[in-house]
Amino acid sequence: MKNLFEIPHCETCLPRLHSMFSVLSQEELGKLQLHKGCNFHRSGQVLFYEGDYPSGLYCLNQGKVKLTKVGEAGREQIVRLAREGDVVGYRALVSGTPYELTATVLEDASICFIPRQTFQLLLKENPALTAGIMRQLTQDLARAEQKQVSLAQKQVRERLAETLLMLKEFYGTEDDGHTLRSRLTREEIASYIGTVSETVIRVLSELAREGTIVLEGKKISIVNLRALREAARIPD
Amino acid sequence: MKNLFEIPHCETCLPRLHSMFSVLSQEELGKLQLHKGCNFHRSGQVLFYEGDYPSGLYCLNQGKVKLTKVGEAGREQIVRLAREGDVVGYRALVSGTPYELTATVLEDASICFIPRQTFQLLLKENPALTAGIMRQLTQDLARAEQKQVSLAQKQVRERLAETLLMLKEFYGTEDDGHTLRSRLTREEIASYIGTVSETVIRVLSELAREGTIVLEGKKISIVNLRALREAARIPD
DNA sequence: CCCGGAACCTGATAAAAATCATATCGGAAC
DNA sequence: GTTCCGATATGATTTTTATCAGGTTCCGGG
Repeated sequence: MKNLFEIPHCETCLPRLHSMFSVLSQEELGKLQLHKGCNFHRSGQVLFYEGDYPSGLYCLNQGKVKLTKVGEAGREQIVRLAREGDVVGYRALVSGTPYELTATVLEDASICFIPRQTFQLLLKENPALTAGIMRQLTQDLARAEQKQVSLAQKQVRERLAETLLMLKEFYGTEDDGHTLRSRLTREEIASYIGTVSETVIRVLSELAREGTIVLEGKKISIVNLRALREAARIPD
Repeated sequence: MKNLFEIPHCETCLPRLHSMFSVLSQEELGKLQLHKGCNFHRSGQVLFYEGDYPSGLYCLNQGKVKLTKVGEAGREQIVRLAREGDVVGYRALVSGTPYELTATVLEDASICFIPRQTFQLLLKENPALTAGIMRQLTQDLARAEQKQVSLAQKQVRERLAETLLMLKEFYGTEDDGHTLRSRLTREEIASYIGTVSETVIRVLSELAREGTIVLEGKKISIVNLRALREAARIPD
């Protein structure tokens, strides 16, 4: 498989434009290109484990990644998701602490690895990169706090509706415009919203009975966006 | 009241030593001293509201502050607490976005205000300050993610036990070594752990019946730390 | 094509937590 | 000291969610 795989070039990497690396100069991109590695990853592969010490960071060129944490009881909690253009593992690098989360590839993916030294060199050369990292950190923090409120105050039905809307934004839809491209299992959705798979299945069935969504196999289609927004209690 | 109040000096501010401002030089501290304001705040006063645009940041010299967010249903969620030495409102300043949280004074407090311009000047002059902010951001993020897992996976009893341990650390105890200095109402504790006051009261009674804590009026004493740790499911 | 395991689904039941109702306590204001 | 109101406490009930126990369907590998 690997030999069929073309290493993407940073200079022409479209996803990069939305990341913290959008501020790099041509020269700096060249340096990056020289020192980075890029690998094809199969679904299920783990980029790093919670508790590991970081040796670099990961740039998602293609594919999705889930970031999880293991609770006291041993259950996996999906803290957030990352997609093309997102950078994961940068936080442990800038804080000098072990990874807080485990990163697992969700679908076949092409992911670049930037060694710590290269990253720290760029950081020293380009102060704008620091600003980009801070922007990313503040955004991650705002989202984490928003999710805290949701977990603390909303019931499962509302959180699930909210999550379906997020998945539409995150994965996009098929050409029909309403079938989610998400391949998350019910178990994974449950892990994201803080419940068990049976409850997710039940509430999905409920939403389907009400005509808000349509279930076909694992596929979920959002056919009544307004009703789903209402179920999520998200103000227009 | 205000006329009785002595403005603290940054140079001799003990709480500062643990904050992101620990890296400032004598000269920079002088600048800070010159441009900052300092006020005495009564319990209940609001430093800023979620959605406001920031005009500066707040340095807690004395007293505690709760940082809250209002949920869809209008209920207040305590996202985190801040105490002497903590800096609040810095995030909106570095991200250039409105405040995500509302900051409310919990007990009579002395709080310094550093205007945006002064902060940005210091930021430009001293790169080490940037590193301090990042450290703070990564720490806040790690805590927010930890709390996410707790809210998603633990039951009320465990979260309450966890919170009592946090309150012991955060507020400290009376001279007896086990009575919490916290003045939080049951309602506020509920808002912190994501439940309602009745449930907090019930579980507190339960813990008291079991001999883990002692309730005397609003006061809470932790008399069996080991049992409380166990109830929180926190590994030694 | 068939097989097997994982994912999905449904029902019954139990547990957890919210809600509603009411009573008492405690501390601040007078 | 008395009054009064918010905070604390407890009970009864309902709602929400987890757990357990069975099915069925889907899908990849032989």
